[in-house]
Amino acid sequence: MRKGKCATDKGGQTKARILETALEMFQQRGYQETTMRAIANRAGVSLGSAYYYFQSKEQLIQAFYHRTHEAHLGASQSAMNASNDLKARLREVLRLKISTLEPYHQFAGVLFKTAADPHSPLNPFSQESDPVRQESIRLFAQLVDESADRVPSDLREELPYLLWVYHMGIILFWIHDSSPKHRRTYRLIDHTVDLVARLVSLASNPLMRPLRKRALHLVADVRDVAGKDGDSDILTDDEQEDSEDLVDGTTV
Amino acid sequence: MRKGKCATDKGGQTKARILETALEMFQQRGYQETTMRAIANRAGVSLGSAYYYFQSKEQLIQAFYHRTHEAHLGASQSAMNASNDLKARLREVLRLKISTLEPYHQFAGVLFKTAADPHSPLNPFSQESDPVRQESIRLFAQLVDESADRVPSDLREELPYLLWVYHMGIILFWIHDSSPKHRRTYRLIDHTVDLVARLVSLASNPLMRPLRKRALHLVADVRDVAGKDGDSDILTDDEQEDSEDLVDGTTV
DNA sequence: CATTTGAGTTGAACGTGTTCAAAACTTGAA
DNA sequence: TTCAAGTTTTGAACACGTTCAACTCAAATG
Repeated sequence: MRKGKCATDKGGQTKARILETALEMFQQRGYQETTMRAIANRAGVSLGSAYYYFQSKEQLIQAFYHRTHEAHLGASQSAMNASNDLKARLREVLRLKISTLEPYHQFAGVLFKTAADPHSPLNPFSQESDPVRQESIRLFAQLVDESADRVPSDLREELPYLLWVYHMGIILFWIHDSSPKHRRTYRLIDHTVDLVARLVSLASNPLMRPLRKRALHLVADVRDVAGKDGDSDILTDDEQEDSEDLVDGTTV
Repeated sequence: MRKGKCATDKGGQTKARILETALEMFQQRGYQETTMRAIANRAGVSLGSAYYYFQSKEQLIQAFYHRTHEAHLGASQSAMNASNDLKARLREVLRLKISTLEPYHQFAGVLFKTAADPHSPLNPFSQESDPVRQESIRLFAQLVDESADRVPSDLREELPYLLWVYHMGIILFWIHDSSPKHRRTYRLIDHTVDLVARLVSLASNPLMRPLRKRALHLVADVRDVAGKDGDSDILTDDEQEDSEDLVDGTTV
């Protein structure tokens, strides 16, 4: 009931078959080395058909991103229930992300090449361009919201986005990581998660409020460059006092 | 005296002409829209000639990067003499970078697309792949070294690289910045420079030593992922005591 | 049943980055 | 002047992403 009118969903099946074949071949031979013709051939369709379902070769990457995201989302849910401490959850979610992507390490690089493109929906700026990205950020929102850690509301608001960017950084590292079994990446996760947790609790300290405020305003402004051509001031020099309800600010 | 044996340096001239034409056309029509054939045509050479001097279209970007880098380097020197306070210097150097790149805002995006590619010499990991990048980092080293600010030696060692990454982040923002005269980027520079300066002095505080050490070890490890397949431990759990000569650790 | 509709399919054709073998030119020596 | 050994230049050819006008055919409509 997705698109076509027929009950057999012939189109959907063809589309799935093409995607399946593509991912398989990407995995085996890499992205550049796999031609659209080869994909079409092996999927048993014509070249034109492949383009009927996927506007471009890069769109296959997009579909891949979507698919692995869903897998990661599912895997994360159970991990989220196992613990309610932010640090432990973050660690597990990141480890799951890497292991989900594992089979595609070889060609995952192109994902970043496209993500860095200003016109790509994956790029960290320009809000809400991509539903998958939004969903991905929502995962981190869930991670933060349901955690037992006390975090001031202003930070709580931006933290999901920040964690998403952080997680992209981890993936970027992983792409370059040629150590056996990607142990360096897992170690990096352990170490940085530790650091992030410390930073969060440090930033949650009431003494840090002014600096934190300033930083968060910055983040909010950076977040959507591509969005508006606006000229709204980040922060007037006379530090404006906002009366947000501060949840808490304890621990270390 | 570059390569050819003849005194007229015909080859060098041809190469320069091609590059000139290319940059001009990139500026006018954008990168994708400018074909190698068009460049060769307008430069008055054959297609093959263009490829004789530049191995690929992307290599023209590389040459562009090289050229603007030199311009920026020159402009920075005078700015470096004007002040010896890290914050002011950093601010000026970054502003100069943006104004140097200004004419190429339209097509600078591709620079990042290539930089994100694991095999590109521009990408932040994998050390010493590109001489220009190294030189660029050296500029920040100079900026730090000659500044009056007191910075502990361990931080001083990694700071240039960190600032280089930070400056890449600013450029990434600028690429997406569609505000008039890129005022948002300049504002971002002002605000983040402020933040960076605060962070540096915060990190220089002796109380922060353990956290700083930990973070710096991380940075050093991350810095060269693509380099070695190694498995060197970042930090054993029993925090090893290194007896580095600590320059100072004052302010705030 | 005949007709219409439109999703699905096709392969030829185009544009562009890149390669390459051969031609043209330059230089220095014989 | 002639020759050899480069260096530079050339354009045809190739590969691959992408487009598109035409075709097929099953379901809906009458």
